[in-house]
Amino acid sequence: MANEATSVGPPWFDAWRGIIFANAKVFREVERKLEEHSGISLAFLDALSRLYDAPGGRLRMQDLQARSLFTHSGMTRVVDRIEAVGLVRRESVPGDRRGVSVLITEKGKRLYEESIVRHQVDIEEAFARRLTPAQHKAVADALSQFWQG
Amino acid sequence: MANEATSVGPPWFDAWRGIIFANAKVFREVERKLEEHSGISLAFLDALSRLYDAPGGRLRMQDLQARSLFTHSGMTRVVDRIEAVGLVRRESVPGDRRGVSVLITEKGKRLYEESIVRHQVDIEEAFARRLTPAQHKAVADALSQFWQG
DNA sequence: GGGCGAATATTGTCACAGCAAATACTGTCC
DNA sequence: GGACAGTATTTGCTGTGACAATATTCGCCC
Repeated sequence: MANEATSVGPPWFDAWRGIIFANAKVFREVERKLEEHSGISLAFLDALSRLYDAPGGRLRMQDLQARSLFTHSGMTRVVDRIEAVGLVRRESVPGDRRGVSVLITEKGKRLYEESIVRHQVDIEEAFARRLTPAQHKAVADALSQFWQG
Repeated sequence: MANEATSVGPPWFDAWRGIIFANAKVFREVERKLEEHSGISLAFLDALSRLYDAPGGRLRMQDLQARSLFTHSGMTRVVDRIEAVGLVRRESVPGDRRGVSVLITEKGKRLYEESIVRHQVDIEEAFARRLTPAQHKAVADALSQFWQG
């Protein structure tokens, strides 16, 4: 009647399905909480994080793009919105008038420092707490190749 | 200078980051390929899959929603679009005039059978091939809790 | 059997990601 | 030194997911 093969699937199927569901569920939950307690989206927090960690709190658009999950065109708009609420500021790049660098403001730093702490608690509740330390390591080892390089 | 703590992060951080990136990268790549060779989105394939495996090739909207990654409101529109290209058909539920059940058409079955084979190859290339069998199992074991229940 | 809260599905509206085209500038080739 | 290919970023457009509000029907309770 139904298709047994697709119900059970190849040996890697459960791994893939686990990733999809874990991502979807945890992502949705922590984003909702982040919005609640800090008033920003995960895209904002992600960008702020890259800038906060960058030397001088400053990064060019293309570097910001390369480090994030958003594509090329997406980043322009993300920065538009973060800039509109005063968490970052655009500056021209000396020596290359095509370039734009993005600088995190003091307000942005303060917000980042506050929200990242709560955000980590959120991820711990929605994700980390449900796995053993050995499982954390196993998953990290298996998947690190996807963000390294 | 930069914040060491957030660069390195808590012990589970790499596991979580791995999930996000693996999901984003693999998802994007296989969706692009699916669109190319079969002309449908992953949302379509997912819905077709649930219907194909359901007894009678038929499922109520709410059951379809519950089994998918898309929320409530999304499913109405997904079915709208799949129906528009003739892969599924809406039917009224006998005995409950609020209800709508969705039925996969012959055309839908054929397309599903063809595209799922290619899709599995795509996932194998983008994901499965990069992990060892032991890693598949480890990831599946750690993350199965997110889709079971 | 009429009223009322719950369930089912759809629709309105908004925000945002993705892609391609446009814009602005750089460096180089001849 | 002017044309031209390449680079950096933005903008226009479209599709689609999220959420709230709506319409319709059901089950129940009195």
